[in-house]
Amino acid sequence: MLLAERHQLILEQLNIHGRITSVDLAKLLAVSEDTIRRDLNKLGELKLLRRVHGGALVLQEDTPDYFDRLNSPDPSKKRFIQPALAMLEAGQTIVIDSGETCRYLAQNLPANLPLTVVTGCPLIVQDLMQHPQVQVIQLGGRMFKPAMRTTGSSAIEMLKQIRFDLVFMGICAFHVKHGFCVNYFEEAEVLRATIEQADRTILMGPHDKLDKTMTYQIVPAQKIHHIITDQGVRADIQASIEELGIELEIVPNK
Amino acid sequence: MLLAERHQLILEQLNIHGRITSVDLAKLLAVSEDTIRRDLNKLGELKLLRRVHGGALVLQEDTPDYFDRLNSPDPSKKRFIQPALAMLEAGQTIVIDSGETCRYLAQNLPANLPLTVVTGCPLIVQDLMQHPQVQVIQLGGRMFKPAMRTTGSSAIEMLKQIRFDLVFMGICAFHVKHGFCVNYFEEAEVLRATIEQADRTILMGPHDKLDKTMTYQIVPAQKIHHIITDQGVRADIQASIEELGIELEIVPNK
DNA sequence: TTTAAATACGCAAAAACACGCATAAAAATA
DNA sequence: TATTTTTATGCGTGTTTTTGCGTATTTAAA
Repeated sequence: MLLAERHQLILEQLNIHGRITSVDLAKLLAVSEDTIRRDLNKLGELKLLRRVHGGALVLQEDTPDYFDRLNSPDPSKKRFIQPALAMLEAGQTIVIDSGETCRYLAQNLPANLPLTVVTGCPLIVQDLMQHPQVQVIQLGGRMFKPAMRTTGSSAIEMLKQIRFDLVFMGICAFHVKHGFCVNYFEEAEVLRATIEQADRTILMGPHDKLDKTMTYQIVPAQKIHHIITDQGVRADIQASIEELGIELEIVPNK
Repeated sequence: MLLAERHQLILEQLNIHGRITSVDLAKLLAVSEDTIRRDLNKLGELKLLRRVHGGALVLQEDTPDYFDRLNSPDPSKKRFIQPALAMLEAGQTIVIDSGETCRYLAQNLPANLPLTVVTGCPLIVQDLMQHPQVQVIQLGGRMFKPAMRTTGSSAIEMLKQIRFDLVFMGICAFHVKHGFCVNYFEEAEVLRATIEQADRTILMGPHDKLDKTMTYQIVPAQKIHHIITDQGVRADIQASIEELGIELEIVPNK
């Protein structure tokens, strides 16, 4: 086995499990622990993983606090919302999840389009209160500060009583094998309940999120119907996504 | 489990619950309490949490400006909230209703007071998301635009499952004979359900609202426990209010 | 003040690690 | 192809890190 090949396999394993120990890798790849340690140190230097005592962890993409992001909104995320807007029809009941891209979507709903919008994010509720034609349903529950959204059984109970035509969510991490993931158990529960009630689930986000995993799987990949992303998706990933029957829509990079 | 992984999980738990004990963590992560203490001390040194006897708390220094809110639009309403703040005790579960005075109350909750706050107003939810010690419960339901609050059976169902120590509301209209009133049927329903669950209901508002009626009665006057108002209450009205056993607290007119 | 819980400290065992070195494998060059 | 050069690997040795336990001390609440 070649070194580069081994590095590739290590990163793959890491992507799958989120964590990996030197001992396990040594056994799996049938090399000495020293070799594995050298590999991990090298990959750590290259910022491809987070080297820790005993093994390695996936790089925690720093999710800055929501309020930090509020102060520095990223207008480049607006490009994802045009295809989303094109799917809307009068009278639909839709979910707009929390997150920056979702908020752009909420803020740009056509003024003459009557919709029922369900959301657990108070910022989006507030944005939509200005809208003349939209009826807003606020999801109840305990507010989960890191994601600026409601979670818990109250939210889930409420979701179970509604059926949605469309659900729009941002992509935290998506992977063909390991599905749609987030980093918080509580968040995953609510998102799963939301998708369960949806005729069609649409994810929006940059292409580099399409080969990522995080700790908690929300749903397997095939439960997603539509992904809106930008240019740069690896050809093999694009192929396997489309093989699952997911519609992949690519917008120009700005 | 790797050490770094454990640190991550501790921070996650802390993020969720706001506080955490060494004993609970030791059980949850299946390691000795010594290990947990070493973890907490380390994370405390790194300023990732606040180490206290028995466990750890979330850092609260990231919101140093929580008190610099005294530049609110209508400072005259600030005078109603001081007596309200004096009633608060650590650990209580309270309702802060929608409205300008209520919002002012929410914005001025002491930063070091741990409370559970229930509200149906997204603006207040948003204000409180920056509070380091308050757990926020958002009432679900259909947003009622004129009052910027949730209404309907979802909200009422949710309310029925919680008991409140204190409920704070602004005064739309209060009358000794005709009770506490508002102009919308939907709003009255929700407010009634809220008061039903409260040990103590406190109204805040100027004295001229104390001899007013509106279309829909929420509850009869004697269901209210405490009214905070300003100078100028007619003597006979004051007498009949106090006759009903309602505590009438009068603050100086500025 | 008393008392139980939480903590700090030292110690020892186990695990993970770094380093040097000899050898094997791969790559480059003649 | 043969030979040299470079790189990668495994092993032995010594070091560092992590962890749990026993004991003494501190803390917080009754």
